[in-house]
Amino acid sequence: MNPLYFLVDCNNFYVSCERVFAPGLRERPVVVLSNNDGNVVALSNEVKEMGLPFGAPFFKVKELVRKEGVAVFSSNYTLYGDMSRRVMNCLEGFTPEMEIYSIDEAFLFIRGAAGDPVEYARRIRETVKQWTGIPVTIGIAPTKTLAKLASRIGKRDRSCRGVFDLNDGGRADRALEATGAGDVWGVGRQYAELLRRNGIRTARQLRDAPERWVRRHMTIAGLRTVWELRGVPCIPLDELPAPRKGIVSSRSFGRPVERPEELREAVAAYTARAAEKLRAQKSVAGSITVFLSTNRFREDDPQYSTGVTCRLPVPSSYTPRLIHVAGRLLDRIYRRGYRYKKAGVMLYEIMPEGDAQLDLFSRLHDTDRTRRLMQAVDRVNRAMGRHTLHFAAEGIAMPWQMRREFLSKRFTTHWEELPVVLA
DNA sequence: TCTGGGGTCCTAGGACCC
DNA sequence: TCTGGGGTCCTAGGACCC
Repeated sequence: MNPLYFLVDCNNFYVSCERVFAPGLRERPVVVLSNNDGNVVALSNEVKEMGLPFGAPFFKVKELVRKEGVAVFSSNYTLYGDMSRRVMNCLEGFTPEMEIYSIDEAFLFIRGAAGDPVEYARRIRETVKQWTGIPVTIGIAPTKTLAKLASRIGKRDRSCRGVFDLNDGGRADRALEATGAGDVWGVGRQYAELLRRNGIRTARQLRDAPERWVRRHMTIAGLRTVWELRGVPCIPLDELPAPRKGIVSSRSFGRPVERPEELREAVAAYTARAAEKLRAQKSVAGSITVFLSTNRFREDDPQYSTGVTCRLPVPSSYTPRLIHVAGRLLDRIYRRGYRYKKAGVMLYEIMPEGDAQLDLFSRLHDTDRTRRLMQAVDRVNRAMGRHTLHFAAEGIAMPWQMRREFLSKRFTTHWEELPVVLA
């Protein structure tokens, strides 16, 4: 048997996470909203069948959702993150070679000797379901692009019972024929339109497109996609994620914010969060950007959207230092008289802790002291919950925080919120 | 009243170097 | 009339992903 890629994709992941702890919702329509209860970002099959589109603004579909008796949840990333970790742990038992591709997807590289791949995939699927409660679909193919396609088809095709094998020439031809070029991994809206204008409508036509044309109009990345569709692996398994080159922390506010003190608190809170992510990968940042914007959907309001960057004299991950700099940047861009909707912080020029160039006046003793202080803060927050220790600059009341009107409990990570079973 | 939050990679062109 | 042949780095813009 040739080596194969399995793409394991959790079905309607956020919805499935909610259903694990609300069994009464298994047969009922369910949606999960984005941050700030903004858009619909996860739909159960029942809701998809109603024709509700992915990404619809919640306020526009609220009435329909109420009439149809759809259960609604705010995003609960604490829960989804932990459920994802459980699924991935389970998958790791099946192969040493695995890439966690997103919160709800993983590529498994299977080198044969596993007998019938379809049987093996079924066993994986049943194990994940039994151990975590999450249903998954598995696509099997000789390349990652084809495996993505296989799982996509598997989700629609009920008869395959959650495992779709594309590792078969005749079957692959038919599947590619029935798939739009724009549904191929790596082909987005712009390229789909370009392809359509050039008479390429199906994945099969893309597979058979002239290489020179693809190379010229879709760059080397497009050419890789074409080869992958032909069954030639070009996109390797990426087992250990590279450290981030940029870290962004931003949020829309739960309501418009005008007062500079509130903006200052929000920016401090986002900075603290970004710095925490930075330290988690043992890095420091050499530059920081603060940005602000008003609500672009309110066309009658005066609009203002801007950002400003500064380079730090010495790269740092020390939260108080970063909050201080972020505050100064905010002073430079803040303008009175606008209703702000969103703010954020970006950290760039990221490098490993030990690589940072100190200046003439830095003392190693100081950087060592601040690093140990931050480590202690991070340890406490990991053990006792995020925000157990935080900085006064972040404020206490946080009136600008996002809306999460339909939030479920953090069933798997907080003692006070464990599910209770009555027997 | 209400519209998310993260990331990556590729290319072209210009400045500059020897 | 004839004006080399490599490089690197940076930035902006455009594409993509979940």
